[in-house]
Amino acid sequence: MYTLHIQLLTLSTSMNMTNKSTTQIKRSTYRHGDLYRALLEAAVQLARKGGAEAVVLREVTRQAGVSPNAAYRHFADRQALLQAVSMAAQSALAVEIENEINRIAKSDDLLELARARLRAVGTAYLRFALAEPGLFGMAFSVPNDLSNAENPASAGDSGLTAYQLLGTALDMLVETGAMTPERRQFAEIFAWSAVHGFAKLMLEGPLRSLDKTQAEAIGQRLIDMVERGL
Amino acid sequence: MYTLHIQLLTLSTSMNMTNKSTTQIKRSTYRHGDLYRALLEAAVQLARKGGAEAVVLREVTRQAGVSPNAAYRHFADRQALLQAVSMAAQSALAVEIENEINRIAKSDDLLELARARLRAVGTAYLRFALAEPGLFGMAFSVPNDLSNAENPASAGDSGLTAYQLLGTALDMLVETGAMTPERRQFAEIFAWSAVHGFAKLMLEGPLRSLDKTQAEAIGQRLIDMVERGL
DNA sequence: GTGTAATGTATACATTGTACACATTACACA
DNA sequence: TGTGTAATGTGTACAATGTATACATTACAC
Repeated sequence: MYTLHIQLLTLSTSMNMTNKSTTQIKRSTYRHGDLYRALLEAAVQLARKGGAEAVVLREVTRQAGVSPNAAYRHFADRQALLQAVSMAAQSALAVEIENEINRIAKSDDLLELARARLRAVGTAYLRFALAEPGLFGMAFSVPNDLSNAENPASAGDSGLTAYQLLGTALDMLVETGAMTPERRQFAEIFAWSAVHGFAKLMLEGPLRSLDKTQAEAIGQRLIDMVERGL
Repeated sequence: MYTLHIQLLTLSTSMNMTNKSTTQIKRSTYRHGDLYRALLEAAVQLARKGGAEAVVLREVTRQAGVSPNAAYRHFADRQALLQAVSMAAQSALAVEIENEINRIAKSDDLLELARARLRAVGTAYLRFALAEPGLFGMAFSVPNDLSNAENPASAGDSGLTAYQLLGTALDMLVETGAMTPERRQFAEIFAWSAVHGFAKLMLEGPLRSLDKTQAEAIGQRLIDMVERGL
């Protein structure tokens, strides 16, 4: 089981500017050598540009310079490929959140730190959604339940998944007394729902005409609401 | 421009129990008579069972007993058909919300009424999502911005859309002094995001394994959070 | 050195959205 | 009342897609 993490995202979007011609690499050997990875990388790039529907098996194999059916040696079917992309997307999101958390200014005020941490998770979540709409759309849509949200394969560099990073922020709020233990239950779901819904409404919903700066401002106010209401 | 409203939903899911054989109605006349409606109804039924991806043009025309290309006399392309289904879905959702609002017990306490109204919108939204996942998934996914959220064609029996019904609830909160005018701005988006996100996470996300009763309980607590945080 | 499992290819099929040319008919206007 | 025209439905065709099945090539274990 490979994990790709963020390098997929820092990869330049496309080597060739011609949007049509697919990067088809000829090879001399019969074996490809690293086809699983090649397929997954191609799939991720397609997903970045056009979301799940852009991940078409034949195009992926084309880009890997391989016959269509070769994919079936590495993925049971298209769904399985999408699932792999989904995990890569979750992983990339987790890294984004970690980065945001690491940007928090040092402080002795634990309460302040806890609050900042919660905001960091939400802010990074929304930023990722806006920056990588294609990947974001696949992160939590493919068949994929909560057990996966604790799967190290979908985690970031710290080994924690986005869901777990959110959980630790909430735990800190409880520790500092800012949140009662009763309120802690299901708190992940409440916070997550808010930012997730906003992201979805913006990316594929009626809020799609919001421009980026507006979106960020409203996003912050949304997080305000969550902070007050949790 | 036809509008279908709720009767589509009260229609029994399927006349024939055989899941395979599509209901193909033979007709003697060359003209169908009401093909637009027939296509839209078939599309809605397919959407109910399998969401947008289940709305395949050829199957829709099959069920209407007509050749595939006949659809192009009434819809520019598949997207246009999906758009029509989306509006029907929005309309059905609006009706669901209206019904919930009408169930609110009479009271002289305006604040209580306002709060109940907001909760009714959220509760009905979530109930609709759970009861009609296929339609719900299409309501706010197809290309479709906020201007549509005020389009009478996607409204309920009262002539108001779901978005507008939410707006009136928020207005009442301001009138009763429970919400400051500053907080009123974008409040639709905040409340909407929360329930929408929860619904999405449940229907096609990692929360899909939640059972219905659990989902309802958590949904109510989510609405609690919104109420506090708005 | 050889056989076997892993990996890639060739061919084929059903299905889909949709373009284009043609057939049928309702209805407006003479 | 007849007729022409626009609206509506059909037939045929094409490029794509996911994937099944049979076959080809090669790495590697013994």
